[in-house]
Amino acid sequence: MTTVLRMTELYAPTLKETPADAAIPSHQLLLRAGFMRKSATGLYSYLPLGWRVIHKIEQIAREEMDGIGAQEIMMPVLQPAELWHESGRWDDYGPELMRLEDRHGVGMCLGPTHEEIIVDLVRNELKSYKQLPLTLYQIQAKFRDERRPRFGLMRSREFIMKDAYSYHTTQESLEETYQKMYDAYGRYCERAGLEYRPVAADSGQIGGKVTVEFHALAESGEAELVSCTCGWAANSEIAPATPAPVSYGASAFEKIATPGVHTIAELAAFLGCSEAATVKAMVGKNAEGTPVALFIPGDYDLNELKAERAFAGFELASDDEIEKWGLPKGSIGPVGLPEGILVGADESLRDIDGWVVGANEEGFHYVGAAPGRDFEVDVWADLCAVKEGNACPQCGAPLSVTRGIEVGQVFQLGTKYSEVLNGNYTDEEGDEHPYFMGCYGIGISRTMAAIVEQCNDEFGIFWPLSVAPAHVCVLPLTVGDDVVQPAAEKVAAELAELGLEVVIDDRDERPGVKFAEADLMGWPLQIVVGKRGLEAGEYELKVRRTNEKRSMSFDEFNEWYALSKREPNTVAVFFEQVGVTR
RNA sequence: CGGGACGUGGCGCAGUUUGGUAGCGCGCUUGCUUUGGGAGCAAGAUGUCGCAGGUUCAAAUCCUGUCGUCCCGACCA
Repeated sequence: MTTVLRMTELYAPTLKETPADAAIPSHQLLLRAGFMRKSATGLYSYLPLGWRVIHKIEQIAREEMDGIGAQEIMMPVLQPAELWHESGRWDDYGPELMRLEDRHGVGMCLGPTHEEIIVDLVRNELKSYKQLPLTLYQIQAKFRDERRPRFGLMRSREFIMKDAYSYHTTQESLEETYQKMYDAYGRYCERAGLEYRPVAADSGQIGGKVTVEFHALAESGEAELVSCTCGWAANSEIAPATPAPVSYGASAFEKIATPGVHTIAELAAFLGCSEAATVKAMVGKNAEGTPVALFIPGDYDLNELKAERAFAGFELASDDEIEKWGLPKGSIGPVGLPEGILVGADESLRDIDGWVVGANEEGFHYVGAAPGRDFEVDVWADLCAVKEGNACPQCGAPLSVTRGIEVGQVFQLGTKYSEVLNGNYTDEEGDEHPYFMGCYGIGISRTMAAIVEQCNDEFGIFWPLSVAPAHVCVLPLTVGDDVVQPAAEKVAAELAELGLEVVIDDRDERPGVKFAEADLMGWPLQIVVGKRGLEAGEYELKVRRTNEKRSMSFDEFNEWYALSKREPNTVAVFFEQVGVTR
């Protein structure tokens, strides 16, 4: 039997006013409702209510992992630098890795992820094909020294993550587990009450090729997603763009004076053509520091991740660098570029024989410049950022753009880590091979924020039943009397007896305060017990998600209570009946 | 790391331009009244104005430095 939480005892200090340094709903409401407090930038303490929610979310993740045969372990947060040197990531990971030394001067770091530790954990004992496949996971705090922590739990320096790692003898076995994980992640999102979408993604720091991100759909999401009605969806970072540039006509090749023109908009206006008929220049440098000039249709933006794929280590140049290379910003073009500059151009421009481009001379542009005739392109590639309405790569229909919060990601790592870290097993023939690995992460604390982003209104939070800090809040409108409070206590006790998590607002507060705070904290169901209702022989129920109210007569309640004592499933049926369906 | 802004009781803010010894709302404590959507009246408590230097008869206010915080960008699971 669950005990009844009492508001008189609960440490959940609320804020009437929105904290000045919180910008998005989840951050504001988790602070206001007393679920957490900030300790420093990107570092938060969870208060009792927030911690209850975290536990619920963790438990969903745990059940889904256990359900597909993964085994829970716990690895250290503090890790030896030695292992990171071995994998090469001590240098590769960059300043995001929280580094420190112990008293003997031995290098350590706070784990941002656990590939190194877990390979080390198993490499001496996971030696036979007979022991594979194997999946291990943990739920634990991770540390990343984010360049710019922001939005509360959305991007913090310490956060709670579920991370799982799988080991296999073959790619097929890896794919099988990967698929199970994929399915489990979908169930996780659903059970957490999220509206979500799996999308194709870039593998970034972690490495590997096949990867999918699970995003909770939300306006405040940091990621841009593109999707199609056919089911195809991707993070816009990797989505192919399909610009439709317009030719100016190669026969018009001519250098013309364009005084005062510096931007694409000005250029198009000056010439009286569409921006799609102009070509935008973006200048950067590759890993060796060689200048790279990129050309894309004027009505599109550069996708830097794509540029990095075409030119390893690409990054945009500073104004100083551009000047140093002798390029006039605002008038850069491929015709007559200084020696030694690499030229990249967007695929879509390949068949365009009349480009409108800068003349590399302040105040002059070329029109009708033709690739192959007037200039050469070293690399043709997809370089543009995808736009709403671009063609779906799968079916050709127009793509739509939404925003998302990344709550999870699944990777097929292959043998990347097992090779460098010497994680080998022996096969039936007695030969050694590195194992195939997969890794799978869920942001537990970020999930809590994502839920609030989706489940809030002008009054506060409305938690999905599955993760709410308690299922129902009983609100006696007066306390200390011998009618209302005893009646409320009885209802609360009976509900708790049925296995519900119940909180009772037994504070000597005015009704308005109790209503406002119950709404703010987001209990899925409120049961109001007041003199008025008692006289009419009924309780009042309010479903927080919809803010719909209805009354329930004592008879109705007693009947349901009696039924529920015999048949536990009645609790679920009850919630469905009163309208708490998720 | 670049750009911008901000640090004044627990929270939200005014006061800084033009230096004169700190104020408002909420919250907190006590009393009375009130009691179905963040109550009213009264009385109280709480601040080395982020910190350190400097200028000055005098600094929340001006100057320098420093630390912290937020937003945009770059970057990142």
